[in-house]
Amino acid sequence: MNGSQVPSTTVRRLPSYLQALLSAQVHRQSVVNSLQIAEMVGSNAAQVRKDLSYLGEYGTRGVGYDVDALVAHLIRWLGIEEHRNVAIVGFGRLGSALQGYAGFAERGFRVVAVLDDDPDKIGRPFDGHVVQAIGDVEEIFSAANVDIAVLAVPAAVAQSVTDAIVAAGVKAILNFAPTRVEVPDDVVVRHADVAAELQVLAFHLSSLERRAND
Amino acid sequence: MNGSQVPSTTVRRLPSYLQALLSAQVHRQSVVNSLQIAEMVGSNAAQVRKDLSYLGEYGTRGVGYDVDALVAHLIRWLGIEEHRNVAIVGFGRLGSALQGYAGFAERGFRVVAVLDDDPDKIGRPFDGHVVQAIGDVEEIFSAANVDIAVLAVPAAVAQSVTDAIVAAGVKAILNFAPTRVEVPDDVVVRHADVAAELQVLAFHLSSLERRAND
DNA sequence: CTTTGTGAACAGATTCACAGCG
DNA sequence: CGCTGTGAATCTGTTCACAAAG
Repeated sequence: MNGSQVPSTTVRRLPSYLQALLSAQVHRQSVVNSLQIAEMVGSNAAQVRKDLSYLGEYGTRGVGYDVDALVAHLIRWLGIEEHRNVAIVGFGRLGSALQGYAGFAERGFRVVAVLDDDPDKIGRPFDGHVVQAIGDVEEIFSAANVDIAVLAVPAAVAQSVTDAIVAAGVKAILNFAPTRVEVPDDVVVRHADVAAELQVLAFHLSSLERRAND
Repeated sequence: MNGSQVPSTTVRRLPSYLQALLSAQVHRQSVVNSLQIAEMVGSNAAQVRKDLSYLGEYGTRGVGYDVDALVAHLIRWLGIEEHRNVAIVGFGRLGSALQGYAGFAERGFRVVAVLDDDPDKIGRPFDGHVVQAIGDVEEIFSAANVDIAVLAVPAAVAQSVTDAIVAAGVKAILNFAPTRVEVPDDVVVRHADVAAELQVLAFHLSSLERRAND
C-alpha cells in the first residue's frame, strides 16, 4: 500500500542518473547501456536496469538506452520539465550562499523568493528581487507560486517557521536546520544537516582507528 | 564480511540520537526510555533499542537510559571526544558560509584550514587564519592535522582536487560538488548535493500531481 | 511492573541469472 | 548475438513479541 510504486531508494538515485546522462549528452553519446550508466554513477548494471524499469520500458534490447529520450523521461518523472519555484527562508550565510548558487537553474529550479525576519535584511536586494518578511509568507508564496521551501533558519525557530510555511500551502521542504520539524502527512521534508554528515564521517574515522589499535 | 558490525543505516541515525539526548540534557532529564528518544527523532522504540544495542548494553531494564552516560558513549562512538579538524576546500559562497557556521564547534568539529586556488582569495583572513593555496595542500593538511575535508569547489575540478586531498592523506571527505568523485577504498566520501535533494522533493511533488490527475 | 535487549518473523532492497526481444 | 527487463534468490534492515533483568 505504498503511495508510489517507485521505491524510495530508487528515487534517491534518479538525480545521479540524470547527471550521468547529461554528461553523456555533452560527450555526444547518443546511446548508453546500463553498465556505462552504472560506471558513471558508481553502481552496477543490474541496479540501474531495475531502477529504470520502475519508471517504464525505456531501453532497447540488444542496444541500450537512447540518451536524449531517457533524459526527457527522467526530467518528466522528477517533475522538472518546467522549473520548480524555490523560496529560501532565512537569509543568513547559508541562505545567501544558496540564493546565489548558479547551479540551480540547470538542475530545474528557480529561486523566486527569499525571506527573513531580521528588519536589517528585509528589503535587501538580490537578482532584481528583495528579501521579504517571513510574516508575509502566505501572500508571498501564493504570489510567487512556491513549490519548495528551503529552510535555512536557526534550529530554535525552525518549527515555528515550518508551521508558517506549511500554512502557506507548501508541500515540500528542504530543512538545513539541525533539528527535526513536524509536518502534516501530505508534506514531504528532507533533512540536510551538514554537521550530522560530518559525524557520520567521524564515525568511520574512529572505526578505522579502533581497527588500527588491535 | 562487513568491516564494522554497526549497520550503516544505524550509523546515519546516531547523530540524531545524540541531538535528542543533548536536548533532553538541556531539559534537565537524567533518564530517557527508548520511546521518548523515538518520539524526539521521529522513529519507533524498537528501532532505537536495536540501534543502541549495536553499540553495547547502555540501558537499564525497567528504567531506561542514563542521559549523560549515553551522550558520552555516543560521542565516543562518533569519535568526537576530541574535536575533529576540518578543512574547507573551496572558498566560494558555500565554502565561506560553511567556514562561518558557528554550529560546528558544538557538534564536535573545528575548521582549521580553508583552501582555494584563486589568487584573489588566497591570503584573505578568517578567524585569525588566512585562506591558503590548494597547491600547498599536503603541507597544510599535515601541519593542521586535518581529519575531514569539505569539498566545496566547482564540479569541473572536483576530481583533481580530490586526488590532491587524498594524496595529502585525508581519509574522509564531504563532497558538495554535484558530481561523483573516485577515491581509494580506504577513503570515505559522503555526497551532499543540494540540487539532488531538491530533485527528490520535486519527484514527490509530481507524484502528488499525478495522483491528483486521475 | 517496567523497560531493555534480542531472537524470529517480516519487509524491503539488491543481486543473480536468464527468458525475451530487437 | 547483445542488452534489457524481470522473476527468483539473497541480503539487509525493520518490526514484533517476549524472556531476562532490575
